[in-house]
Parts: sequence; structure tokens; C-alpha cells
Amino acid sequence: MRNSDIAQIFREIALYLEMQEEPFKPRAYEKVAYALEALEEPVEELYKRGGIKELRNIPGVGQAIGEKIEEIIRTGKLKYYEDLRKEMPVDIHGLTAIEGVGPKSVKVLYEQLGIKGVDDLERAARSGKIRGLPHFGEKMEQKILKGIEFLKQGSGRFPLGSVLPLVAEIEERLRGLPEVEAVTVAGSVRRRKETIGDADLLAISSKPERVMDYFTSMPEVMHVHGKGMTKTMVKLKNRMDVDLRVVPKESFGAALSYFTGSKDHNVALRRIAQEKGLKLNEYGLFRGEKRVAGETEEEIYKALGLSYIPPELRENQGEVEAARKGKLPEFIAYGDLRGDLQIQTTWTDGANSIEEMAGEAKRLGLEYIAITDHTKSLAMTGGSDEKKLLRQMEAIDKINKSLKGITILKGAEVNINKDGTLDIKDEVLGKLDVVGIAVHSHFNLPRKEMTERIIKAMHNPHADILFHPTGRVIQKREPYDVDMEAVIETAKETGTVLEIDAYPDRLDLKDEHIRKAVEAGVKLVIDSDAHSVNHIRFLEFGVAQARRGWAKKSDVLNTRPLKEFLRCLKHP
DNA sequence: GCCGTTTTCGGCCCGACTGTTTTCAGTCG
Repeated sequence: MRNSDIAQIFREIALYLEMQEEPFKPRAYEKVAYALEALEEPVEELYKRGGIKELRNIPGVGQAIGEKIEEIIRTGKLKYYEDLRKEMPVDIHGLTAIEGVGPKSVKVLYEQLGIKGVDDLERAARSGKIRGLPHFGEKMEQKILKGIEFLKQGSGRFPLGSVLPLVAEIEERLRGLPEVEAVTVAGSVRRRKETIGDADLLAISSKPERVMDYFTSMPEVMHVHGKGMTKTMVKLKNRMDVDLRVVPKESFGAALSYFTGSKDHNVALRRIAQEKGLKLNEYGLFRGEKRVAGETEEEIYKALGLSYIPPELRENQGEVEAARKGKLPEFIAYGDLRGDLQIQTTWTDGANSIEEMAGEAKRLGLEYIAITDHTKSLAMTGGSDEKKLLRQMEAIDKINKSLKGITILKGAEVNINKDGTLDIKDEVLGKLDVVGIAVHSHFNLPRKEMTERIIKAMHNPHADILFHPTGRVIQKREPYDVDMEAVIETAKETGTVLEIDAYPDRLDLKDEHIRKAVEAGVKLVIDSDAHSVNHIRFLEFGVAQARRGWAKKSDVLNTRPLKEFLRCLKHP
């Protein structure tokens, strides 16, 4: 059983317990579900290694839940869960996924109407049976039908890259209103999470009703979930929910902190406030009735005895403890990059020429780029063989002579064959400035074989950078099954650089792998993987990802001047 | 059900909005 399956069981238990009005257990189960999903290693392996004792190292797992995990691993079932289900055989996960429907509603719906699943509910709502129930009315009935409809259209999460431009545009328009004194984006967009559930905007205004009126009447808005003086929630035509809050100026920092989250980070901050006899909410940090901080985030962190924590880190992954000890390092900053080491051109599947890509990179302030077109076994892109690569090298030499202000490096995105060899001969690889290697085929090899394949390729003395190391495409393709701990170890051992591919669909390495690589002392680069001139600006998503992975400027090689960068590669 | 730099027992984050109500429960973030 996979970690996510076990997590799902605990999540449903939490819902059942909430239904029974158990006060604290639901959160305990939810917390464990979340922890299991975040776990890199199969929980089954942990258990095999050290039994319940090992399981208890997972945050939130104590004796009782440890035993439940054991039972699931050993028998594939959990009696406690089955009993809950017997008592109330409903699709609690599906039903509570409908907006406005929570565990308490599920209970009433089941007991009064025998509703077990979403289909039952839809039928009952359509035939007007819901409105007679206690605490339900006609509006609730409509809301449920609407919620089911939204669910069927499958809104879900959105890649950051597809959300950020739209949110920035709305932010800009709000800023242009005369009634708006200040506006900023908060939430997971501000934290630069790789996918976004909904967007949060924050504004200061003395005429909130005017601002809210404008917000709900924007052309992108398809539905208004709720509208008040301080909080308004809408759904856009692209199905994304956007919330706007209007807050008083003296509370802006507190509100920004609160609505930036993450939820877990906020909980950790409030605990610290509590310890100090303070209360933290979205209006400020209070001692009794007296506000001791609130206008800026900086003063709140300071009053809590913490150094400032950048939004990208606020996931309660140790940043609060580090800030308390003053041990947060200086992270890589937006604008620190001087080069881009993965760029495709019209020589293979890119849309623009070498000159055009170089021109755009220069305009964006880069000092060097590597041209890394695909190689021959990726036939559909017209990948280069040795001969074509040599021709391209000559072409680049020529362009470099005529081009001022930026240097073009000769590179390639070399395929890793199924057996871990590369599809370009070593003698030609030796002539390139930068060799990127990547998996583009046989994605479904067993873990052991895939890991050995990649490790073997990394041992090639010409292989400088491992491109998009896990191969995932967000919401489209799972990462291939590879032991990243072993890859990171091999990177350290062989001096192979790991890439953070900044293309918004990839963001590969992901944050937790970046953090592990940094801790292991492995060097990184951030590349756009640009296939057209418009893609080079994706580098900023890579920097965001690097910050989320706690990377410092010194960990990322393409923050360095060209000569120094080249010296850090395997074959300088 | 978990957890411990005041604690192995007694805490566990806090507030807005809606709908259905006459003072609040449920849901959400």
C-alpha cells in the first residue's frame, strides 16, 4: 500500500471523527495524513527497518497511530476504519469535496435521506428534497448543485506559471483604482508554490465596498462565492478561486503574514506568540488589547524574536526554528543569475534561432547562455548526431565573434540511453563547453534499473549537468522511479551538477530535493529549458524554486561570472 | 490522538461569511 493510500484512510477517519464532534482527534489524523504524503520513502520500508519505533519518528505519529499503520501494512486493512465505515457507509471524501458540504452535513444527509454518494446527493437536490432538512434551505440546495457541477469540471490546482501573469494583471488593475491605497498578492502565489489552489489578494482602502464592487464585476469573474466589506471570494472563468481582503493600514503586515501562510507556518507563529503571552491574528500582534506589531511583517517577526522569513520558506519545514536561532542563511535572490545552461533552438525543436535566443538573453541581463539542442536518439526533434553538433559548434564560433555583451557556450542535451551510456561519442562531447545529460526514453524502468542507469551516465567524465533529474511534468507525468538520495550522493562524488529546470511544467528538481542536494553540498544550476525567446524569463520560477529549497547564491553555479562558472564544471 | 526549553497531563490557532436562524452552526482558509 502506498503512502498516499494510507494517508487517504487517515484523512477519512478525520472526517468521520469530525462528524462525531470529537474535538481534537480529527486534527491529529489529518496531520499524520499530511506527513505521510510528504514522506519520501515508502512507509512500508520504514516499518520493515524498525517497526513501530521507526514509524514514531514521523511527526504526528504516536503509539496509537503507529499501531494502526502497522495493521494496515500487515493486513492491508484497518478495523477501526472499517467499523467507522460500517456505521456510516458514505463516500465521505467525495461528498465533503463539494464546496459548502462538510462532515456535519454529510451526517444529516445520510441519516435523513440515506444519501451515500455524490450521485445520490445530486438526485436529492434536483428533486428538492434537501431544502426541508434542518439547517438546509433552497439556497443551500442550489449551492450544492453548483458545487457538484464545479467538481465535475475538475478545477483542481493550477501550475504557478499559468496563474502568476493573470494574478499580477488583476493586482495591477486594483492598484489603479483611486480607492485603493495599496494592494499585494499573498497566499501560495506569494510563496511561489509550484501549483496554486486559489489566489489571495490583499488591499488597503477606506472605501472597501467600491473595491469589492469592482472586484466582483471584473470580466474574468464567473461566480461570486461571497461578498463582504473585508472579504470577497470569486471564481474566475478559468475555474480558479480568487479571494480579496481589504484590511486597515495598521494591520497590513499582520494580514499579509496571515494570508501568505502556509497554514502550518501560521500555526507555528501563533504558538510562539502564545508562549510569549501574545495573541497573533490577521489584525496584529496583541498583548491584551494593545497592538504591539502589525503594520509590517518585519516588525511582527521581530516582536516574536524571529529573523525575517522569506515567503518561499514558510512551510513549517524548520524555518521557524532556524529563524529563532538566527540561523537562516542569505538565500539566492531574484536577479542573481548570470547565465542559462539549457536553451533549445531551431536546430532541433526550438522556435527561435541561436542569435534570437542570445539576443533575448542579453536583453534580460544574462552574460552567458549554453545552446543545448537535443541529440540523435530523440529523433522526433531532429536531434543532432556528432556531425551536426560539430557544424553547430562552428556556427556558434561565428556568432560569438559578431556578438557583443553575451557569450554563447557550445552545449547539448545528450540522451542517456537505456543502459546508461550516452548517445554522443566521448570525443565529440570533449569538444563542447557544457554537456547536459537527460533521460528522454524508457521512463518506466524499475527503480533499481533506472537509478543505476542515471548513476552510470553521471560517471561519464564529460557529463557536467544532469538536466531535469526526475523527469516529471506537473499534472501530466509522474517522475520516473529513481532513488534521488543515490543520485545526490553520486552528484557529490562525481562533481556532476544537478539542474533546477525552471520551465513551469517541470520545476525539476523539486524543493525538497533541492534542499537535500544543498545539505549534501551538491552544486546546482537554474536553467530555463527555453524553447522560444518567451521562455527565458521562466528563470525566475527556478529561482523561486531554489529559494523554496533553501539554496544560497553560492550553491547555484550560474550566479557566478563565466570563467568561474566554467572552472566549476567537470572538464574546465 | 499527539506532544513537551514552563508540561508525561492538559493543552491543542483564529476569525469571516453564509444560510438559516432569532443568537448560531457549519464551512472555509
